[in-house]
Amino acid sequence: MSRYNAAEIEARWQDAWETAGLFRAERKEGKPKYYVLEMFPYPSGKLHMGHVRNYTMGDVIARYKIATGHNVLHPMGFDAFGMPAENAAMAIGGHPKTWTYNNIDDMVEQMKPLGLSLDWDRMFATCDPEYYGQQQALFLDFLDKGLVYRKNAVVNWDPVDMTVLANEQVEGGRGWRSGAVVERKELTQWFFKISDMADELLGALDGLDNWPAKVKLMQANWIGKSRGLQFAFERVDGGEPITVYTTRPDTLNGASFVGISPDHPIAKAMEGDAAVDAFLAEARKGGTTEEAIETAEKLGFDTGIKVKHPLTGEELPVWIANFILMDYGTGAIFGCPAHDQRDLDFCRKYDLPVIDTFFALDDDTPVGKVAFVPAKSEKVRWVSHFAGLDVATGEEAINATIDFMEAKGLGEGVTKFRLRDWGLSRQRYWGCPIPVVHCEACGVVPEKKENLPVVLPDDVTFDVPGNPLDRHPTWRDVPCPSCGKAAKRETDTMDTFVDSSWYFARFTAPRAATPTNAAEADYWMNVDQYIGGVEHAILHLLYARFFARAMHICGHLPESAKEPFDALFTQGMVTHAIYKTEGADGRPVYHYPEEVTLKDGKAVLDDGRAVEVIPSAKMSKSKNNVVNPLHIIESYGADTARWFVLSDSPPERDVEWTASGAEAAHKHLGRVYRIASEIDAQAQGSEADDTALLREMHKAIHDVTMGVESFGFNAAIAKLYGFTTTLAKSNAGGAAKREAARTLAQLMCPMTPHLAEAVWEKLGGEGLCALAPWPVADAAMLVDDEVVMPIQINGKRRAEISVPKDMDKAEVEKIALAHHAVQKVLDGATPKKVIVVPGRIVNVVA
RNA sequence: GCCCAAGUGGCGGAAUGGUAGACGCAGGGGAUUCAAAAUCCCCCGCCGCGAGGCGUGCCGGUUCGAGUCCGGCCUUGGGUACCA
Repeated sequence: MSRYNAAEIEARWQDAWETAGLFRAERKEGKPKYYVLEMFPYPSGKLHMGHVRNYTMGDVIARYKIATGHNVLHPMGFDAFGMPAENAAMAIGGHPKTWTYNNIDDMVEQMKPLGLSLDWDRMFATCDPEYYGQQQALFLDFLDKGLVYRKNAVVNWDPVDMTVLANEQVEGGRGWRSGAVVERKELTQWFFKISDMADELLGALDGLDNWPAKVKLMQANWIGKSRGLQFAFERVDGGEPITVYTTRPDTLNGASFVGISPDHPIAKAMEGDAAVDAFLAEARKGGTTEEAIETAEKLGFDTGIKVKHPLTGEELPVWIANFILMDYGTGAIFGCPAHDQRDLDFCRKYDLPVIDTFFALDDDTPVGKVAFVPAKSEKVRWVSHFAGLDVATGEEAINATIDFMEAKGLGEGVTKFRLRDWGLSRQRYWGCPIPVVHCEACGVVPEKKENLPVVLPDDVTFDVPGNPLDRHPTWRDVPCPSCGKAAKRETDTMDTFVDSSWYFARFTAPRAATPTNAAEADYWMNVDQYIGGVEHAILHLLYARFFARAMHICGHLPESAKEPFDALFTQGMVTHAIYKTEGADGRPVYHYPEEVTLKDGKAVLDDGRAVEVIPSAKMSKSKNNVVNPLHIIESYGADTARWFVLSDSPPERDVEWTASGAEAAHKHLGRVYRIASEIDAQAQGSEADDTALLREMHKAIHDVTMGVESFGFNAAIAKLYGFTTTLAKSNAGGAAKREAARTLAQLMCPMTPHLAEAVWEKLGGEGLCALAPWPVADAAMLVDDEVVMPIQINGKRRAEISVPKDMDKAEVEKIALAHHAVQKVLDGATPKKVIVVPGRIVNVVA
């Protein structure tokens, strides 16, 4: 008897696939193509369980599609620009480029043993000049089509280090290195005009039938289409009227102040006045995140300016308020405290009036500390509505108000979107250089395409804060591409989201001399199945959808690829506890799980120091709470790791990584190997036993196929456990058992491809298991002749009966009512109602 | 704050509105063995001696029937536009 030796089997079959060139993708006519893609990794250097889970899922799909006769493209690359490389350079010295490419090499080494069906020939990293040079070409094309422009926008500014900080580098409103209170500062930056496509991006969500509803909902809310009223308040002092936008114009009678953003032109015009400057400085403290702004203490400053209410003529004060965003609407609002909690808090704080404009139908208590904000679809009673409404829903009132204001020529109904343009400028080194030159004479001049790629210089240091490109004269100072006079290169680089917004298209022709190749893109696009973490539900996926449209406009993708991902699956995250201690400088130090041991329920380091355990959270490189899957592969083999990550949890759910279970997975694979090895081909079995086994085989084919197609991998694996047990216990003959075991190998092949090949070969399967046509379930074999039907009495299960599967309802009802448990409860009475669901259940209502 | 999810035994989880707990882990018992490893078999939600009762985060609703649908909460997680 031979034993299951994973290391030997896996090396052998990986060689066999490599030799056969099984996963090299080429355009082929006559076979349907299938493009499966997992979100490519950031090269942190350590493969973690989340990666294994993600790529194994993609691999199951890819291998299943190969077995069902598809020409499959399954590529892999690296999202290689970004902050961690610069952080590493600052922390441990060295160069981001060296660090990144070393990590890529390490990760490829860690991925290859998994036996993934990847076309490694197509691999690239976004920090390859060949890739980002094409990205620069795309940028120039977008510029040409008016899809990119410059404007001012705020960034997190560290006033001590004098650098821009990423949101992640702001901790509790302070810079992570300097500890200084962060300020919001305006800079001129590049933007993609994604807002022009807001309506289209929203509308097209409807067509994405194979996307999770929750992702579409999140994107729809993010784009945030709303219809509201735009109108102007006349200033009492005769100055420029203040235009406001509101989605609740029906509450106009409840207005008690006009609020403007600290970045509003009126606020800016008041700069210079000491009190105003002091307030603006205060209002600009803190980070730029929506969360920071929304949860910050509400601050206001009375400008002294008065405006006239357009309907009542009443005078309202104009306040600068820190919670009003210049980016949304017009940067000015009217405050209606009775029906908006934020406005109410503000008015209570600054002692402004609160005016109820409507009440609940059955309650007319004036607003106190809690604003009355009913759903727009709810009917309310109006105190006095200028359009003459009494009882009406918010929606009706909004429409009536817009009509009323339009008729009077006081304002107009306007549709606005929450979605803002995508700021792509980053004041950092390790990113794709923005290919433009700033010339005093010519202004902003695009770099010539023949000069691309604009390559990052290698001779940079990270010993002082700030962007090294800013202080690199030989790279920065260049002649103007237009007039030839001395000029300066743009030293900002692109957001790394740009890199990941078109890599899927580049995979179709990764070495092309243009961003894409039309024939290849036509053939391979779209991505048939995209798989990745749900944390990318909004930004990455929205940006990629925008990019596909923009690339189509510039002729780089066909019309049909405007929605680049036909089907999307968002897997849950792999979470793990975070282990934290404090460094000598008081900053937190995060430890890898393998550095920590649990002793008497307490976590300690090797040197005995106690570690603070923070509850499970997304595995993250900045928190070091990642688990190295390599030791599972080393001790049990890749198939065990693959089987294990698929078996334990539904793929869309978060999974907390634990060590137990890998052992069990390995045992099971050994069992399959042994069962297959021990089948006696000559053994005779009864026809009944053969049929029983083959019936179970067809049920397994059916259930596993359904499971694979619907991402129910854990359920498919549970079925395979059951089928393995059935096979082990079966008294069927050798021929039937060999057929069943070969089918088992095929069904397991997407998940445990190496073991499947070994078993397949042992049982005389023809060629490679990976290429064997996927088995098809025989519908006739799926139904049993007898079914067990539970009997409920008043919805509670009391008994069960076994009846032929197609017995008619009346007959079933008769047998059920005759059952002694039913007789006992009925006690001679007639039941009120009997419900028979054929093949399912009987419910007697007594 | 706002948007989106999730919550079922000791644990991971299963369940087209139709027998709640499939399958696996852990645990308990047994077989095999000189012994062990490996393997195989049985038990395993809670309360109760039992009959039986109670059970899918909490409260309410729809239904012959709710883990599943609806309303309201609670908790946890993700996103919140410069982490990727």
